[in-house]
Amino acid sequence: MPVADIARLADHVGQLVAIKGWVHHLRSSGKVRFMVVRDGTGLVQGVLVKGQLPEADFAAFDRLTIESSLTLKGKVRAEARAPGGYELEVTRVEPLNLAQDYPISPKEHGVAFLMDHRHLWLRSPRQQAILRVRDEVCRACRDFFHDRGFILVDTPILTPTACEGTTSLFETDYLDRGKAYLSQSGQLYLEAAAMALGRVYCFGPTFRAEKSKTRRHLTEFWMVEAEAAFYTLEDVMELAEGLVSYVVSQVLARHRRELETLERDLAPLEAVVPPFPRISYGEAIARLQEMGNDMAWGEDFGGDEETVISQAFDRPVMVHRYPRSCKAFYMEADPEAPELALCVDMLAPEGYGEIIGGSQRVADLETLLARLEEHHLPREPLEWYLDLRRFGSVPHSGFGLGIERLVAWLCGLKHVREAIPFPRLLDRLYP
RNA sequence: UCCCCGGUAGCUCAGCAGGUAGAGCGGGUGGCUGUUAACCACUUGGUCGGCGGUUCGAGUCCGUCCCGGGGAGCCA
Repeated sequence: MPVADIARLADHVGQLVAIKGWVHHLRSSGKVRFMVVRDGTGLVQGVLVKGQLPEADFAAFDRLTIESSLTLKGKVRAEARAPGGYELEVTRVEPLNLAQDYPISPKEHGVAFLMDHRHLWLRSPRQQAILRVRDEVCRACRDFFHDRGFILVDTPILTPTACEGTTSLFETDYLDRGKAYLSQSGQLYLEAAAMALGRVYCFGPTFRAEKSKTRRHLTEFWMVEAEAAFYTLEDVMELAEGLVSYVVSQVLARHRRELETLERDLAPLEAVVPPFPRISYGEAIARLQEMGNDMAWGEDFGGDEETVISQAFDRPVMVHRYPRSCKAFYMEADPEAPELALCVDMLAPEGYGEIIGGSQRVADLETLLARLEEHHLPREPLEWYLDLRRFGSVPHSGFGLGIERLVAWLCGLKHVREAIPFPRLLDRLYP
């Protein structure tokens, strides 16, 4: 007897199959009993009619509890009354493990309770749908870069020093050599790899010990970062736009069902096709001031400002050339306006905020040395990084994309904590 | 770190002006031959976050600490 995936039951109509899975739901109506079983690929209802299976198997139903594991055998039948359209006429019930009282019900639960039970919460249809979309997002990112000749280069997680600000570093003891820090970004290493391979990207976890309590922050999150030699800011904006529109198109093409489960409005996603609007920081400020916002030139946008800016467009908007004063040390100055950085942030629509940050990097050694001084960063641990400017320095650019923010936007989630299997937050390290 | 809101049954919550601790769901038992978060009946279930104070009497008022949620700053 073949073991069938529930998602493939249509291929087995009329056949006797085995399904290995977990009890999702139980109902009883006297001599007819129903159980909905899930196997990770989908849900199917099994029907037990007294007399049509061994008495012991029929009786086994009464001992089953929600989330008990079992093998269910029976004949597949198309059935309009069943959710999903197919049904199993059950001939055997073979329990494997009888679950204890399962804490999560289809009824309402609070956030704290669900987060404490994240390991079980993942089993719910909604969380499964999110994880499938996340899988697709990751796959699409890799395919996109691979197809464009970008080489995957894994950057280290344990690092001797900070990439960006020093305030948000997770510190750990590194054997007898003092302190090490969890990576906040693979960028600096990726720049080295770009000087070797030309076009490179990395995909991995990053860690920021920010005391941020918002719907957009995790202390551990996944980032895809790209870096390319000889790329300008304009090149990297085109790349970012291409990546995001490709990922959205792939999710739309392959995961309608999941988006439906999530009750995601598809119209805003279908609008996400190139070209994305590009506006400068200066234009953004002007627009904000026109709308009565009293933000002054030189300040960085807050969440409210990002929302206001992105609401003016029906697709992600790229805001470029921020004042250098509010950006990182490694960003190249705009030769036409040295107070501006050659950088770009991509703001997702619908109030989801920044999903990408990128820039052209400083290529000149003396300029970079001056920047380190300005930012009070120690030179010695970054000598290797300075070497990249000593040995065949070229203009180069890159960006980082936050996977959870992208997934949260695509799935229409209220908080990024649902966009990662086991979120790490300011006050949460369990489970 | 700061500002708001909250913590009562396994879960989601109600509990009025300080006066005997409640509901729905879940769990259990029984019933029902097509259920869809089934339904019906019965039933089980509490250190009211901790500590201290006011009071004849505190879930309720005050103080403090802990935990959680929402937001801010910073960022992806």
